[in-house]
Amino acid sequence: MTDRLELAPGAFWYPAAFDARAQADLLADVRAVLAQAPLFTPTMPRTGKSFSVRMSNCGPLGWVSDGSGYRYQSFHPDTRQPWPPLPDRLQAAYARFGAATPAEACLINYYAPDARMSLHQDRDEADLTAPVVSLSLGDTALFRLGGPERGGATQAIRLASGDVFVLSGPSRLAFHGVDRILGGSSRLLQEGGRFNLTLRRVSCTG
DNA sequence: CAGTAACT
DNA sequence: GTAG
Repeated sequence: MTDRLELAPGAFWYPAAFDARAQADLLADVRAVLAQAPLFTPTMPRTGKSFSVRMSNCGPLGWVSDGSGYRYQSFHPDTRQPWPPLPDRLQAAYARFGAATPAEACLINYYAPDARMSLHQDRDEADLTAPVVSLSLGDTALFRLGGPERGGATQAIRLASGDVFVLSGPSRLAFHGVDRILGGSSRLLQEGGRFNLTLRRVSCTG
């Protein structure tokens, strides 16, 4: 196992968990998913404002946001097609970094160099006991980790390509976000920017 | 409030 | 400019 840093109880950072070859393999999986399920632009439930991050999903369920709210659903909001299957190596990564039950969703977030994600909790899953495992590919992100309450102390972490971050146990509902992307910090993506893959259990019956 | 911007 |  690679280095593991526990930044808060249940919040684990694994710097350089995936080497360059493994990152290229993961990226190939992402490209294949996106060929079937293109990136879409989510919007905020109340205001209709667009996210700066674009998204897609693979697995039986995918996270979406639109005028109706945040939810998991089985199909792409634009194409109405089912999400592509969750690739084996992503499922393996979910198990390797602590999950006891299979992932049902892999949310693919694409951050262009000017994209951000404000501080939030991942709380749309029925099963809040299973970890959320996140993989970074491409440009380094300035990630911000808070605690279980909005307004609590936060810390900034640089998540580089190949790093893994896990929110589990007492940190499963920790607030987190992306302050900014360091444009040009990686050459993994020819188009620049960053992919973040978050593997999740959604339903309780596993 | 998974948004953005303003303001210190 | 960055932190919050």
